[in-house]
Amino acid sequence: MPDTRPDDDRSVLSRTMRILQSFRAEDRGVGLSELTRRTGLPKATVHRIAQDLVAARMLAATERGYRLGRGLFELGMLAAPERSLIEVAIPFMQDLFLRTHETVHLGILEGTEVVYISKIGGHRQAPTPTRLGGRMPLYCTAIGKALLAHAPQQIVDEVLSGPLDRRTPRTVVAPGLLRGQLEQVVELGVAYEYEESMPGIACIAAAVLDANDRPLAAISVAGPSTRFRPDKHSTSVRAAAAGTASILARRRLTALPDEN
Amino acid sequence: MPDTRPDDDRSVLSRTMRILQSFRAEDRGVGLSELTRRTGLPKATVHRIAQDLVAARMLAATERGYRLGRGLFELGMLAAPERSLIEVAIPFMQDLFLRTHETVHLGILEGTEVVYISKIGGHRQAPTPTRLGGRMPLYCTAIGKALLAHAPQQIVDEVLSGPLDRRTPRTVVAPGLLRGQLEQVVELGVAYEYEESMPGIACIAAAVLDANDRPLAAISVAGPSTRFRPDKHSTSVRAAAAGTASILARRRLTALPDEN
DNA sequence: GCGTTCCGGTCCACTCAGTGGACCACAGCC
DNA sequence: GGCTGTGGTCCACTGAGTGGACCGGAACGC
Repeated sequence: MPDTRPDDDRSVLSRTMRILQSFRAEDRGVGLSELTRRTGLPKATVHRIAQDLVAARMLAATERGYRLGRGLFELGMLAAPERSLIEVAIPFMQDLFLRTHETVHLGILEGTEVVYISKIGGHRQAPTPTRLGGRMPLYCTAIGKALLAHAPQQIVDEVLSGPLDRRTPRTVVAPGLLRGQLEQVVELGVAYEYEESMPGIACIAAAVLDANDRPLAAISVAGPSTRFRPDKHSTSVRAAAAGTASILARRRLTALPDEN
Repeated sequence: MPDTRPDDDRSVLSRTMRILQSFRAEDRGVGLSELTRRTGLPKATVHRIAQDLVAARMLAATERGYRLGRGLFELGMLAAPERSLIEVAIPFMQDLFLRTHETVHLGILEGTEVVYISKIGGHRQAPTPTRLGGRMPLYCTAIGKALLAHAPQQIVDEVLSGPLDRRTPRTVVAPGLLRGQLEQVVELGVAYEYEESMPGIACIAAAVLDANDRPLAAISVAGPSTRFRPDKHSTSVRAAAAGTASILARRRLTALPDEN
């Protein structure tokens, strides 16, 4: 559904945002012309704004072109609730890693997707498709289902009525089946994924809830489906999520009203 | 020393940056008036830009006021070299944590300061003054000294000639003494800190170097000076740094020319 | 050699987005 | 009542931002 106001294309700020957001995770350096193409803005405009962004350390100019700058990284790290969430969760994620020696994720709900905000793992990590700061759909990941199961009805409906892409042969694309799974997640306190987002990966997750049972985040353990038995770790994962939640509660951090 | 160009106060972008950078780590929500005071900008201007930033998800409006938004966090996570650095370093930091059960840091050189880009630790962490995305001086931290010892002469001179604040009774504030320590760091491959940045904390760090011996980052282990013996872990810390460096080298990631 | 097509970067007259002083409504407080 | 703080809005003026046109160079094909 389109925004009521067509997002004011003409403001400097929205153009700036358009430039910043045109960067993708995979690119190492984006040239001026490429940025011009991606944003649809006049070349001179892109050039000028890019220069200003470089001066502000939000972009860095390299031989290969522009890339996102360290200033952006530092600012991003200052984003408050995420930071304290990470700091509180890390020791519990450590515990999980010690027990499993598999990849441990921390993710938050953002629209109809998960955003991964922390990830720890050893040298022999399963090749998970996740990146720090990256996104994945809710319906086909353990973290996603854990979050979705505790999310407001409105979001559940939106996800279930939206297109459910069959990412692997095992992806659950039947809304009814998915809804049943979500009920089970609430009942069990954990969510599972068996090769639903990527072949070869199995995963178990539990939600970190605030005092009002709203999901602040979710913690998961993922491993190769060949050797990793998710159900063996339900107690540990639940404990990690509950531990994180209780410390956050003690710090009186409630979920802030959804931004936007 | 003032900038040659007075940083173009009048551009929308620089005002925006001024607003974003006026946020501090400790504040949970900043009101409009407070922002106006911090930035020195007219209230109407701050208000308008803040609204735009909220629309762009760079700020979030709460009852308490504004705080940095999740969009900023996500963009920051996309900042490329830091992200791959973190991903490569994490397993080695894990190893260090398993051996020591103390707080493990990953930091990069930024001007004449360290910026901490990753931090893992258990439940009984030493009360380190570091935050993710936070900064500390180079001259009084183990990570700082490890970075400085391998930094270009120009930066070394700048730090040694600059004011060396005596942060604790043990802070090394004599430039000559510090220069000697830096030589030793290169020789030993590790840098030490004994309560130089904060009483009660001891720390050991090693630099992650690229193919040209430029410091990409440094890894440290910090613990309470009562029980933690930094010198017991020099081999492990060196190994973690060297391991990270060798994987980065294999990925052909060389240090990009300093931005700005 | 020459033409073509890409690139990053610059110029500068026009104009509309951004400005900011003045203003409003409200909530505490004395 | 008056005073002082807050968040938020209004709107006539103007200079910051715009962007089409333009460099100079590099890499191609012929």
